Amino acid sequence: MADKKLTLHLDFHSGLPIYTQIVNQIQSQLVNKILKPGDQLPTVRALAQELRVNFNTVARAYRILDEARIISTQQGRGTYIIEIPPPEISEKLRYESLTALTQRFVTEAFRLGFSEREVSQMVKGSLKFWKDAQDIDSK
Amino acid sequence: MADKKLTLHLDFHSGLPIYTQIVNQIQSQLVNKILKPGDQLPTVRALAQELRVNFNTVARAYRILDEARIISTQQGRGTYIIEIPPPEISEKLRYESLTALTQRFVTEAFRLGFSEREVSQMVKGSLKFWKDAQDIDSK
DNA sequence: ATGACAATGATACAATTAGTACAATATACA
DNA sequence: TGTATATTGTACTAATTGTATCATTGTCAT
Repeated sequence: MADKKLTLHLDFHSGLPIYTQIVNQIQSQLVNKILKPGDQLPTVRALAQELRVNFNTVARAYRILDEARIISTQQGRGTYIIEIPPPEISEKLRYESLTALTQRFVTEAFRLGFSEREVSQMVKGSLKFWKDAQDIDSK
Repeated sequence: MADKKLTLHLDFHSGLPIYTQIVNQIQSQLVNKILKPGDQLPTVRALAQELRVNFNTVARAYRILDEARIISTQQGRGTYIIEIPPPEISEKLRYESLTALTQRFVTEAFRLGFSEREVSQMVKGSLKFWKDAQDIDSK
């Protein structure tokens, strides 16, 4: 996919805030298939320069879109139109995350010399502790 | 053992940093016996080239795995899945450390949105992995 | 006028990835 | 068996990205 240039038209006298106009137009382009899931949006600074506005204004628009789950902003990387991943993919990522986290934990516990039984018991207790805390919290 | 080619699938828009995805998938393959203790991983440069990322990104992933004692990186030689550590380090400590370790783990798992059941299941599986590894080791 | 609030700008910061130079080890070969 | 060279990971730094916080500006009701 050739990277299309995002083209927005701002009206500085419309009374609508700049960030709202940015939000609206990106949403509009998404609905009209001009933007597609996975597309990378310009960096906040690049778009800001092109629109002659402060990059925080663009960042604000991006944040709103991010909170609406329309885009995904990633510090240090960029922002992308959200892809609705096939459930099996996102589930795979989720599973891998937990696998990795757990494996690190168990490895460390064993390295410290604890037995399978001890680890198992401690996890059980810790989970219970957490559940209780949640119960209290939500009552 | 023939050297299998390590195959990783990166999602550049998933929101997870590249280095995290590398870490997770290597650990996942270890738990699922696709990788085994003693296996050599690709060099940072080779894997980087294949994944089309900077080799420092791979090096960062390897460093995290190294610090978790999952792999052993050796300058000038390569990186290897760690052999089951000898249990002499054991005997040293007590429950405080396990408690702290476990609570960090459980807290993080919940923060990532995993359920009590999921965590419990994953720990069970991971413990089994270790037991199997130990059995093989002591045969 | 003025006080409140919303919009925008300025500045400093943090996270991720890339660039460059280097050190440790292995290998080839005289 | 030395020694040059290639290979491998490391350290440090820079560049690019979004984030957080506060200051400034502008508008509008009172």
